Order: sequence, then structure tokens, then C-alpha cells
Amino acid sequence: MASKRATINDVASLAGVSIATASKALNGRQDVRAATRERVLAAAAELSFQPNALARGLLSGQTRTVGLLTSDSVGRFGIPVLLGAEDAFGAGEMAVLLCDARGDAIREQHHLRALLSRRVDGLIVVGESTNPRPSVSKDLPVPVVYAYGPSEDPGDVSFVPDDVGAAAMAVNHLLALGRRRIAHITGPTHYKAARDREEGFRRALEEAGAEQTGQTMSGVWSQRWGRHAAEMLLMAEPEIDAVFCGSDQIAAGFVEAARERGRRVPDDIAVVGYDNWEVLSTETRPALTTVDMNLELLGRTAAQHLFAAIDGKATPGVHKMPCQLVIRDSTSPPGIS
Amino acid sequence: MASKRATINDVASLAGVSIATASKALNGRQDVRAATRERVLAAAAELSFQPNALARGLLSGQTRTVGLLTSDSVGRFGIPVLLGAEDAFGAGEMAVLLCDARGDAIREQHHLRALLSRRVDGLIVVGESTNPRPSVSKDLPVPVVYAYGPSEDPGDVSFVPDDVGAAAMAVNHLLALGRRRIAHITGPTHYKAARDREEGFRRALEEAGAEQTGQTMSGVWSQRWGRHAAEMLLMAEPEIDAVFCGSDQIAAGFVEAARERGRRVPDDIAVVGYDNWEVLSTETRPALTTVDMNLELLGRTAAQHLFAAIDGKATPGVHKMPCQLVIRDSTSPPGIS
DNA sequence: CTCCTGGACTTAAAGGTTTTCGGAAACGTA
DNA sequence: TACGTTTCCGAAAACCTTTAAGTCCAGGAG
Repeated sequence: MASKRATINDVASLAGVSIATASKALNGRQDVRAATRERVLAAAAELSFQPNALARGLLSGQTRTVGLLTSDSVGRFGIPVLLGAEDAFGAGEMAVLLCDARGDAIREQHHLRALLSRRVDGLIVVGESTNPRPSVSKDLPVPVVYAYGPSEDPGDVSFVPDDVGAAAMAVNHLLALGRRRIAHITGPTHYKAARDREEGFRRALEEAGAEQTGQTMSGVWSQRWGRHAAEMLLMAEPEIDAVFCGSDQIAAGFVEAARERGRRVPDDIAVVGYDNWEVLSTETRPALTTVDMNLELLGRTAAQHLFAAIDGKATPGVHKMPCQLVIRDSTSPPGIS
Repeated sequence: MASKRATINDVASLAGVSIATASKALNGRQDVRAATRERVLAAAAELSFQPNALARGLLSGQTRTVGLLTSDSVGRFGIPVLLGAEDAFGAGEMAVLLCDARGDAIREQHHLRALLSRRVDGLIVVGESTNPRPSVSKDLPVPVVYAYGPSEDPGDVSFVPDDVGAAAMAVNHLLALGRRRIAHITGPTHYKAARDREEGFRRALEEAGAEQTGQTMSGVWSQRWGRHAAEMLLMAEPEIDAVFCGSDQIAAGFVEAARERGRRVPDDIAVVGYDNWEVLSTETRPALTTVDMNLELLGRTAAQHLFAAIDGKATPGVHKMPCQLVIRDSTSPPGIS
């Protein structure tokens, strides 16, 4: 560990100028002779001077730091938000202060206070599901954007995936392949995601004048449920030719069970999953066609809008972000696979 | 957005005392009458005063903030480190600044500078594999601990999972079940994790006087490779009664392929995986016995040792953290399953 | 010669908090 | 009354940087 951190005072002394001149030289401002500037820069390099961001922030009121308040979806969102922040500024210019509330409102309040006392420039609140969540933005001195889980307050800025549209897109893909006897297996109905995806499913069928085959099967988001549902479904509706699953876990369970029962995917039954969770979607046999929610884009967009809001250009409301259908072998048209 | 943030000055004015008294009252120090303290506290509450952490840090030289420098294992480590930080202090007392270097040394330098200029109290560097990585700690004014990926410099503080010991533990478990014809399928040999796990595998067999069945099969960390390896292995060494896999992905592929070929798991072949990645390990049929590296404990321990180092109590060297064998159905002794 | 201009640099204030030290009041003792 | 002690409070410095305002000087214009 090095001895003591150099301050601009040390730099100024070493260069034989005042701290004001040193500051101007270091920040590339006018009113300083080239020779002097060079001397200052040399001194700063020798002392490996790093300006103290605290002092700077205290003065300017800007910390170039944003808070990320999550409830454990750090892996899915933390990185995209970081990338978004870096894209909007230079690399290393903006920093992210990470907090995990573990789903506890009290702890969330604690973290909120801690972030505010650190004078973050803005806040990104990440939900663990797409269910609307209570707003934290009441009377906050900094702008807030919500990602994935929208705020209940429509006056806040929220970014959510367009589950309804994505589900419709998935079903339209199945319809375009000529499939007409399509079933739906999904997760618990207390998830808005499950309800939205079912709505997209129904709408697409309606618009095409087709009928859903069987009832929507709601269970949990697991491979086990996918297998179980597959067994029931293949028994009850043996003539189905496609299934839209509410998650890749369910879809993975479905294709495994179908395979065991001698149903060929995609020839007999085409399958579409949801999430594009690659450890599942690319490793099943066949690999899954699935909806990618573009969470990275979502995080990046949220970060960019936060910066816009920091600059006073907020755009309230719930913004639905488009998803993308990743087509793999589980829906290959006949003759290609 | 609220109007303006209250400062301790505002609180002092409202309470009719000087800022020194206000500070003392707010920080619970002596030398202030109970009645006065109460007045100050009431004023602070009314203005919802939050002390400015920048000013405080500037003065004390402590920011109660640590930097987390990762290369994308945020999900696996970010959270444990956060929890560890909260455990070592009160919730919301310590904050974590998150940086992702994306495996780029230049970017890592950038982030390092950004973190230092923000005056973090310490640094946790997280590797993406257990391969040793270059040290960043040369002449840094703050302590650093390495988690998962150790530093090449033995003078640094590193925490890594005990892969050798864990693999031996897994194999001993198989031996205790009476299995003697044990094979090993794992990932690429340029991963130290793969080499360490193989070493533990060999050692355990040697100590038991048993012989490895077949050659160690090195491929990639995927389910697909697990299936492929299973096919080759079952062909070449049909009499095996157990397999130790270098990851749950490989193990999941193995049990699937074995099942298809009519081999019963665990009755005919016992299987042990590695990672306890629950989306895989609990969803295969049967659920996998697997090594849990206790990454959460690792992260927490790293955080706690960082705090110790901040207090001047460093403990240099590479610390091997114990892993844990999670026993599930894929190694149930006969008669139980 | 004086006056002015503009460049190069310095002084000082500001930002919010903590802390040291000194001061003042109240009270007890001789 | 004079003095020492305790209790409570305030003034001011310190942390580091940026910036507005001020100083000084050389040189050009009149």
C-alpha cells in the first residue's frame, strides 16, 4: 500500500504554482501558459495524482454515480445497466452503486437513504418480476427510473418488456408454420408475466380466427412442471401440433417428455419457449425457439433515460420494450431440419 | 423531486443552536443537554435531514464504500459480497461500487482509477475462473482481496474454492457407496478448475487403492458434451458404476443420455455433478448429487477479510474455502430410492 | 509620458461535515 | 467574595477541489 495520496496542493507545490493554476492546467482550461501546463502535468504524473471525487462532488453537486436498487436480479440487469451507463458516458466515467433489498421494504428504505446520503445523481429500481411495485419516487431529490418491474405510479418512468406483443409474435410464428392446434403451458397466474403472455397468446389466435387447444395450464416456472404438463396435455389433447410455453424451463421439460413419448419436435409438435436462457434453450434437443426479452437493451435504455432525466428531460409513463423471437430447431419448418 | 436538501446548518438554525452542537446531538456524542438534543433531532426529522456522505468522507478519509471489480460474475458474487458487507456492518451502512471490466485489462485500469478517485475503502477483485490472474495491488493505497480467481502474487489475499478437496470428497462419497469402477468427465484442461478437480479425483482413488475407469474425458462445460461423452463412455466402458462430472451441465447431459440408453441412475450408475446450479441439479431425473462451492460464503468471507484488511489486519496468501457435497437422488444407496 | 488591454497567475470563497479547543455559565467550597 | 470544577455550547479549522474575482506586469496606443 502506497504512503499517502497526493492532493492538488502537492502537485502545485512540486510544479511551483498555485493550486488554482494547477487545477486549470489539469482540467485543460485557458489562461495557463503551455510551459506551465506541462510542468503541472509532469508533477501530477510523478505523484500519480488522482483528483478527489468527493471534494469535486461536494462542490459541483454531481457525483457521476447512480444507484441500482434491486431485489436480486443483479445478474440480469446490473451488467446491462453498467454497459448502458458506460455507453452514455465514457468508460469509467459513471459508476454504479449496487444495493440488494432482498425483497424487504424496510431494507429498501435503508438502502434508499444510504444512496441519497451518498448523493447519487439518479436511481434505477429493478423489479424481480413484471408485477407493478410501489413507487419510491415520492419527494425524492433525484430522478428515478424503473426497469422490468414498473412503478404503480404512472407518473414515474418505467421500462418493461412487451410480453403481450412478444407472446403474440411467438404464436404468429407458429401460425405461419401452418400449426393450428396450439396449446399453452405457463407459470403461476399471480405473475403478471404469465397473464400478459397468455393474453398475447389469445389475441394472436383470435386475430387468426383460430381456437386455443385445451385450457391454459398454469403451474410453476420449472422443468418439472413442463414435463408434468406435457404428460397431461399429450393425454388429453393428443392431436396438438404446437405448444407455446411461458418459460424456457417449462419448454425444456416439455420437449424432454414429448421426446420420451415418441412425439417428434418440431415435426409432430413445434415448441416455443420464453426467456432465451441459454443454458436451457440451446442445450435441449432440439434447441428451442424462444422469446428473448432483450434485457440488455432494456437495462441500457433505462440507464440512458435516467441520464436524460438527470438533465431534466424526463419521459413519464410505462414504456414497453420490444422483444425478439430467436428461431431455433424446435420450430424448424418441415424439410429444413 | 423535492426542493433542496437540508444541511446541518438548516437543522442548527431551526433548532436554534450552532452547527457544532447540532453535529454532536445528531452523532450521539456527549456534551449536549438532553433537551437540546431532542430539539435538534426534531428539527432534523422535520427537515428530513440526511448528512452529506461526501463531506463526511472528505473529512474522515473513510467512505464506507468498497469497489467490486468483476468480469461479469456479478450474479454469482456481487450478491454474496453485498450480503457479506451488510453482515460485517449494519444494513445500509456499507455500499458497493460495481464495475465490470469485461475481461479487458485496459478497461480494468480505467475502472481502477475511477474507484480510487472515488476513495473506496477497499477493493474486491472477482475472477471469472479459478485461473490465477495478474495482481492489481501494486502500490495501491487501499487493501485488495481476490475472490474466486486468485492473484498471481502470493503476497495478495485470495479466496478460492478448494476444488481438489471437494472432488476428493465427491469421489469418497462414491467409494463409500461401494462403487469401484468410476469414470471422470470434465471441461477444458486450460481451466485450472478442471485440472484441480481431476487431481482430487485421482488422489481419492489412489488413497482407496482403486483405479480410474477409462481416461479422463475433457471437453467443454456443456450439457451437449455431457451427452456425447456419455455415449462414448457407455460404449467403451460399459461396466462403469459411477461417474464424477466436472459440472452440473455435464452431469445433466450424462444422466439424460444414460437414461435413454436404459442405464438406471443411481442403481446402475451413480452420478455426481459440480456447482449445484439449481436450475439443472434439482431438475434432472434423478436430481443430482453435486458439489456446492459455497460461493455465498466465499463472497461473504472475502468481504469480511477486506474489512479486516482495512483495519490493518491483512492475512496474505491463497485461502482455500471448503465446499459442500449436496446429496440427492443420483447417488442414493440401493434400497432407499 | 500616461492609460489601457489582455495574458498569466494568485487569492479567497464555497461546498457540508466533524472535531478540537476555548468560553461561559452554573454550582460548590473555602 | 474568590476560586475551582463541571456542564453545555460555539468559533474556527480542516478535508480537497473549483471558480469568480483580483493582482501584476508587459506591451501597445494615444
